[in-house]
Amino acid sequence: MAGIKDIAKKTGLSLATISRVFNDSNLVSNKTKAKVLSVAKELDYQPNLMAAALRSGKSKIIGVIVPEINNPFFSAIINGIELRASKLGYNIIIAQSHESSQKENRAIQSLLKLNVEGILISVSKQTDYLPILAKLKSNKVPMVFFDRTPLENDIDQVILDDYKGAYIATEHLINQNCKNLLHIVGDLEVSIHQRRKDGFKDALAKNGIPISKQRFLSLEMDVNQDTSKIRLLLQSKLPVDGVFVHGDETCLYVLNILKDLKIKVPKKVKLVGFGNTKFSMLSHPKLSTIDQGCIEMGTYASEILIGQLKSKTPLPTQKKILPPKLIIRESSAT
Amino acid sequence: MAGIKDIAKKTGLSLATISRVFNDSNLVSNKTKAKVLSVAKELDYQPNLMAAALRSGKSKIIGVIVPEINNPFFSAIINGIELRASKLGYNIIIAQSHESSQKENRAIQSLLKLNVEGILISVSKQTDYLPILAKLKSNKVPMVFFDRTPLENDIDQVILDDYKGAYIATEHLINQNCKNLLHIVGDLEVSIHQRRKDGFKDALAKNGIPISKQRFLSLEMDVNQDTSKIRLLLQSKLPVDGVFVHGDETCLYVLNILKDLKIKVPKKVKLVGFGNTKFSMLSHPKLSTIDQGCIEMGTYASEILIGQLKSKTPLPTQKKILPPKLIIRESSAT
DNA sequence: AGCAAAAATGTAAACGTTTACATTTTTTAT
DNA sequence: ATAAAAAATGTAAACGTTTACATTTTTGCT
Repeated sequence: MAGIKDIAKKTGLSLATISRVFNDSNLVSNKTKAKVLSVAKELDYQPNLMAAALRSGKSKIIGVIVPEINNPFFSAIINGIELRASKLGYNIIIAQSHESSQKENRAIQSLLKLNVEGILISVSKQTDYLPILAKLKSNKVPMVFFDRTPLENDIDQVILDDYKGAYIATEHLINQNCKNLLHIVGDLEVSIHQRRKDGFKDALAKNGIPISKQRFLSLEMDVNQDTSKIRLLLQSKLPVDGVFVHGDETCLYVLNILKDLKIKVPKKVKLVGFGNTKFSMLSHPKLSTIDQGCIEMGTYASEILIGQLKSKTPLPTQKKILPPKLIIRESSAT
Repeated sequence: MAGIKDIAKKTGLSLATISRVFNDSNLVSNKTKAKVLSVAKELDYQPNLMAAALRSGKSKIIGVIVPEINNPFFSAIINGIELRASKLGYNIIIAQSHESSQKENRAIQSLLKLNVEGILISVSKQTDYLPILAKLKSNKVPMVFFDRTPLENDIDQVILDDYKGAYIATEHLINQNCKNLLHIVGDLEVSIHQRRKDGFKDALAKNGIPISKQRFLSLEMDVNQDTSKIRLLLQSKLPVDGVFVHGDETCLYVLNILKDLKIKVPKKVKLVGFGNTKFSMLSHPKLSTIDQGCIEMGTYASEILIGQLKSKTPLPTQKKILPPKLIIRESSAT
């Protein structure tokens, strides 16, 4: 495979000049640039990024760590990340944490060994992110958190305004005349679920609806257990005419349970999910839900990180909060 | 960051020995090995894979190209790939083709620039894979196709037995007493859909059911157009009591259309999808479908490729055909 | 003890770039 | 025409490993 040397030989120029053509290119005359490029094409020259990375310390690789790639939400974000990163000349390398703090650390290790220039990460459930942060800081590897972030504040991050999303979802149910709301709460170890819970609460409060423990159903994140828990509640005496569910998938479970119990949706009970994942519009009735702008989240994350990478001096902390969007479909219709 | 040099200095050994500890390790005495490892830990040494890659030509990186990462099917396969690859000491780097042959080529280019050791690829729709193959062969980069493969034969690949999957799905419908079957055909530019169509056909033939053009509905891969096309057919005079759909997602569309038309599933019409994607068990009724063993597909692909990488001499062509599994749920119950 | 074979370690070049610094060439201003 | 400034190019070392080859040390055997 042809290298910079071959071009140098063929053009009679020095290695440095050739290299500059593919980099600083404004330090080299147009004439020679053209010559070099034509010879490069002729030889089908492909720069060896590893060599470049080794010498320059710039690998043009970004590491991405997610709990599960096989989760429509994360894969959509990754889609966004890849889109923007590849446009800006970076490759992405993906690792999964499988919700394990240990695997997360291992992933970071191997990404560092590969000399990634920066890391995008959505943390696993029980992450103690402080050591991670420390390690990366000491390695001078910038990182940007997305979606699931530590609750503290001084780190680059792009998140959805989960609070607001929950708030408008809840308010929507109230506006649709629901009197007895229920919120199915996600795993509170994950920050976003806490924020969604808060949004639900505040929406009730602002609308003068009393808040009781009964209005919340927390899950154990075990499908069988959870579905029977939900079923039990829904067939109990507790009056319920509107449910805000922390995620689309669980929302579909709720929908199925309601169908089993012959409770009509949206006639008797109205439903709003969260995520606007693909399957939210494949159900019957179609789910009302909160759109999270996954692609945008990914592109912003890429942009912020690459911004840091390209800047000589460390940029001030950036925190991008994306606006949620209420998608009204059939499951909450009047 | 500590390097091999620092360890050499601290232990008084040569670079070569240190390097060997982390590689050939059987060429070095246990005593020194232990010493080196302890010093390495002390200094928190992380090998620089780029440097190693440059010198040895082994990057420990595998490139993965899929049409869309944001597709539950592909992300599940990638999951499998990552699982096995990381276990075997390889990292994966992902690129998307977005069903464009041009982007696919660009992806291959940038993977080559990154010195990936091998490539796993599921081709985009209109790929002319011959130039790809030629280029990789000339670069001596082994590749393994998965799922969507060229129809020709002499390349490593791991695929599902789509033909058989379609066959058993169809036969299942026949056994459930369906007399008037319909097959909703996927984009025939993709090899798997052709194979599924063949399976359907042959199942009819074997069971003495006459085959007519009416029994096939081809789609344009445009959601709106397609749904109305399906709707039109289903409310026409054509008697239909069983539908085999090329994929779960489309199957859910069919289910929704049937619900709209007040045609009961599975009472009046039975339905079988393909893929066993997550949302096939989130619908009501739950979808009968064909399981594709995505994870296995990914792990096998990794294994075959890494096998090639580790072998000194090129291995004979390997072709792994995974068995489909019929998952019977509510949509095809009697 | 002495010798050959085997095991362990060392030497130094190489991988394909980038880049600080040096040098040459061209442009500009007088 | 000439000096100074600017632009273009060149030189050579460096990035952190691996590895062919050379050397030293250890082991086993008589």
